[in-house]
This record gives sequence, C-alpha cells and structure tokens, in this order.
Amino acid sequence: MTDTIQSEIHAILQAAIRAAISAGELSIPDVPDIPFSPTKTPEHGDFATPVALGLAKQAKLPPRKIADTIVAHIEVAAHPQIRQIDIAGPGFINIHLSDEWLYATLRTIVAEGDAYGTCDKGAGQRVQVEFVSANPTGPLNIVSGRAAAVGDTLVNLLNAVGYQAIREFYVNDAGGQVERLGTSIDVRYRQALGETGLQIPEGGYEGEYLREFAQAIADAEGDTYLQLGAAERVSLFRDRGIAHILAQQEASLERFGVQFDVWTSEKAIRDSGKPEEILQLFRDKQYLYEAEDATWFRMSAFGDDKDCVVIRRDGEYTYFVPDAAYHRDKFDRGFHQVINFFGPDHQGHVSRLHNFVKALGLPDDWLEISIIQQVNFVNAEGHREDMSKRRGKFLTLDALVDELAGAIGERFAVDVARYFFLMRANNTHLDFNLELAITEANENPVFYIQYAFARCWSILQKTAEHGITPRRIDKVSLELLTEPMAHELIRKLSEFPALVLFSAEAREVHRIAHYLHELAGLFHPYYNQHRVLDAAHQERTQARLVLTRAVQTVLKNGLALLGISALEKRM
RNA sequence: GCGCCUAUAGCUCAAUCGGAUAGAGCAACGGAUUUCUAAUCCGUAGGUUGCAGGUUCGAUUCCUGCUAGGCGUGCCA
Repeated sequence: MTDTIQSEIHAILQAAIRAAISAGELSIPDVPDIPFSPTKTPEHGDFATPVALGLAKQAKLPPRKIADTIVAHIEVAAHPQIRQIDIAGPGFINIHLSDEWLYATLRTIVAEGDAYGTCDKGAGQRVQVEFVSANPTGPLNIVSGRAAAVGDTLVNLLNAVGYQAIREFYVNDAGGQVERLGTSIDVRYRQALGETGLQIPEGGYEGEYLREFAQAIADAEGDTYLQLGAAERVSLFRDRGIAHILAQQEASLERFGVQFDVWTSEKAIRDSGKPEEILQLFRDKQYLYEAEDATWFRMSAFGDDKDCVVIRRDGEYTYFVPDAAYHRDKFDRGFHQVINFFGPDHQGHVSRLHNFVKALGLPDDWLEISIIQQVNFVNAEGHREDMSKRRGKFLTLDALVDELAGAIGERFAVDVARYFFLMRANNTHLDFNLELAITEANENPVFYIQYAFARCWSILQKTAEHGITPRRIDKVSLELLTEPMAHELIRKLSEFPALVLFSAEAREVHRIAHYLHELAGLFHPYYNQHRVLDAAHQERTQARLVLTRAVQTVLKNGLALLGISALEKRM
C-alpha cells in the first residue's frame, strides 16, 4: 500500500490555497482541482503545477502573483522531503524535493516489496470487466488475443488499486449464429461420410476446424447420426460444437495466461425470464411498437438515427433483448461499475447498448464500453493482412503463439505476444510485427525489460562471490548514491504507484508497458557505467545494492501486472 | 450518406485528460567488449504534430471545416 509523494504534495498545495483564501488573499470560492505532474527537466524541479495560471482570470490577479501567494503559505521547513519551492516562467510553481525524498522512496519500495504500487483507492468497489466474449463458432482470433491481454491486465490494475474486479466472458450460445454452426457441422459430417454435392449454407462457417471436428465424430461414431431427423441432428451438432469450441477457446486463453472468473451463457440469460421482464418494462415505458410484423424499439428516442427490431417477424428475439437482459443481470449482481471491451466489428453496438442501459433506468456512467481496435499482422515479408473473421481468412491466437514459440520458445512467446498487444492504446489500430517479436535483441522491448530484471537478479545473486553481505536498508548509507543517473532512476521508481493508479482509472494499460521500457532504459546505462559489486567500496556497494533491489522490485511488479514473466536467466 | 477510430522524425509509436525546449525504439552513421549475463552502453543526425481556421496567457491535446486511411452502419451475435 503506497502513500505517494504526489498525494502529499497535493495536500500541501491544497492547504496552502485554502489558507490563502481564508486570509483573503485569493478571491476564489473554493480550492480548485490542482493539476501537477513530474517535470520533464530537472531545472523545473521534481514536480510542477500550473495551478496559478489557471486561477488568474478567476482571481483577477497576475499568475505570478497568485503563485507567490500560494507559496507564501507553504512552510518548506515543515516538510523534510521538500528542499525548495520556486516560481518560474509565467507562474509555474516548481517543487524541488530533497534527497531525503529519494531515500524515503527506496525505503518504501524495499519495505513494501510486492505491494509497492498498490493502493486502496478503489475502496473495495466491485467492478466487472467483460472482454473477449467471442462467439463459440471458431477459434479465437488475433483481436480476441489483444482483448484478452488488455482485459486481463486492466483487471490486474484495478485490483492493484483497491477495486474488486472480475473477469467475465459472455458466451453467445444461442441464436442464429450457433444454429448455423450446427448446420455447418452437419454438412461437414455428411461430407466426411462420403456424401457429395453439399455446401456450407450462406452465413455458415467454412473453417477447416469444423471439417476436422466433424471428421473426428464420423471416425469415432460412424453414421449413427444419419438416422436422426435433420433438425435434431443439427441441434445436437450445434450443442456439441459449442462445447468443443468453447473448451478450445478456454484452453487458448489459459495458454495465454488468462483465466476468466465467470462465464455467462446467453442461453441461460434467455431462459431466465429476464428478457420478458425487460420487454415488459420497455412496453410500459412506451419504448416499443409493432410494425411490419415485428416489434421495434424506439432507439430514435435516444438520439439514434433509426429504430431497431427486438422481436423478429418469426417471433425470435434479436440479440438486443438478451443483451439488455444480460446487462440488467450485471446490475442486479451488484457491480458498481461495468466495463465492456468490444471488438471492432461491434462498434455499431456501443451507442445502442448505452441506450438500452438508459432505457432500463440504470445510471449512465455505470456502463463503460471500449473498442479494441483491429490488429494488422505484419508478416516477415512486411505484408499486411487484415483479420476480418467474416471473410473466413483469419489468423488465430494459437497460430500466432505457435509461430512465436517456434522461434523463441513457448514461455517467451506468450510474454512477447502479451506485451505487443499491450503496448498500444486500446483505441488505436495495432501493427503486430512478427519479425520484431521474435528478435532476441535490444529492439525487442520485452527482451530489453526482461534483461534488465535478469541483471538485477544476477547482481543480487553474486554478492557472496564478491565477499559482500547485503545489509538491512536502515544500516546502509543511501547518501552514497550520488550519481545523477541514480537520482533519475529513483525518481522514475517513485512514479510507479501514481502511474498504476492512473493507468487503472484511465483504462490505459499501455502506459505500464511504456513505463517499464523507460525504467529498463535508465537501468541499463547505470549498470554499464556504475559497477554495483565492488569489494573495495563496501559502503557504496551496499547503497547500490539497495537501488538494484528497488529496480528489480518495480520491474517485477510491473511485469506481473502485465502478466509477463520476470525471468532470471536467459532461456 | 451517416457514425466511430486514426493521422506526430524515413519506419513503429510516446507525450500522465490544456502547460515550459514534443520524447523513445528501429533504420542510418561513428565509437565501447579479457563484463556484476553485450539480450548492453556512448555519440551524431532526424519535426511547420495531415491541411485551414477558431477558443486562450499557452493547443499534439479542445471546437469547426476540409483531406487521407481503417472500421461500422442486418428482422446476424
């Protein structure tokens, strides 16, 4: 549990502004939001805030004057971690921290270990994250892999900052698509038994995996199912197909390091009576009307450009009904916040689902939907292939991991795939460069980070060989860490808890990935220029060992959030 | 047509929700190796942030309009 220096500074600034207001020196109604951030250059101190700039208009004073007033209410001497506060440029307040702050950071990291970076901001609130939710009609594709990595990591982040988040997979095991799965398997089954002139029906699934699945049934059980009526056979193959594909998807996810806490069946939702309840609710609220032999929902009343059908001409529900019921169900389960990750092919559904949630009378900000954008696979020749599942041609997650594993081994394959999926913002298209992914060199960020970890580990392993016994941190002279590089490293380490919190709340998992790369990018140069283990300088060695341990801890904690292994040795 | 996303160095991308001089990696060029694991490091070079306006102390970030690319727009889920 980390109490960040940021929250301390925030409190100090807040108190100073409040004091200035009550002293009548600032005529503003209340303490505003105080934006502040680590600085980019050391000249500007360690943290800086432009809060005075923002208040200028409201307080009717020049920004520098406001900054003066605020700073006058901070007693620097009372805060040992603050060395100096000055005002620069148009009115920035720059806070220079003392070296004591750096040492305190190291002590915190060493003391907290695995817990460094966590906090209790979420206050135990329950959050549900639904992701992947691929149809049980085929293997997981690349975008599902990306969604799996992102969703899994977001849950890790949310749990790290004190929420109780769970992973949930919605199984679309009812409706037209799985019917067509049944008919597709039926065709393949009969073909396997030698029947000719059959074709996969329009909208069916042509993938090779169904041919294999049907062949296996034919091999093991022969033509027994031909005696059934067509409808019965299709329905049987549908259910077996769903079970088979679902098991396959689960295995792929497990291989990828993702385990879902809850699998919710659409069929179960349909059978629960909830669809009828919400339809009645919609009817009572006059959201429904009949036209063209179907039942429509007034989506236009919510700002959409057209209404949509909820009960088809043939009496079947469209997917909107179970989907709305599913979200009602999520709400009834008591989640404080629900986050859905949808694939790029579902973007038309985003505003509609929001509207249904509104129509159900649920709070607008309760549901959050992010689109996981397309993944372009850049192959060895540099060609792009798009991953559209509907066109029948797609690369599966397993195929990707297989491909990587062939080059760099199974464990690294998963690490690299996860990192590559996590290094871009969710809503941007992602180019997956396979050539780069299998490179065991510095241009591969995963190896770069893992190598930094391995170096830390190795140093800590070799202390005895060099006649050094690591001491407890309170017996170490941390002030011997004099190099600017060491300071920069510790500063970076200190940012980790705030970053974890920010990433979780902004749902921006890629920031962790970038951070780790930057941290490794500070450690490697330090390692090259400053030898840690040096029997001739025992005291300094002790101090550098603490720094090494701290770097190792943060790398380990960060990688754990991303679900990437921290390996001690080269494979 | 309408909607969503994207556009930043030659390439792939960052930039902590509007802050100070826009940062990394790759590729290019020049260096470091009897190492605490070279999976590394040091240096050089690289920019009118797609275009045009607007908002303001201040814009890669917000607004409007263009341009280009991707995706979506079913009585499929």
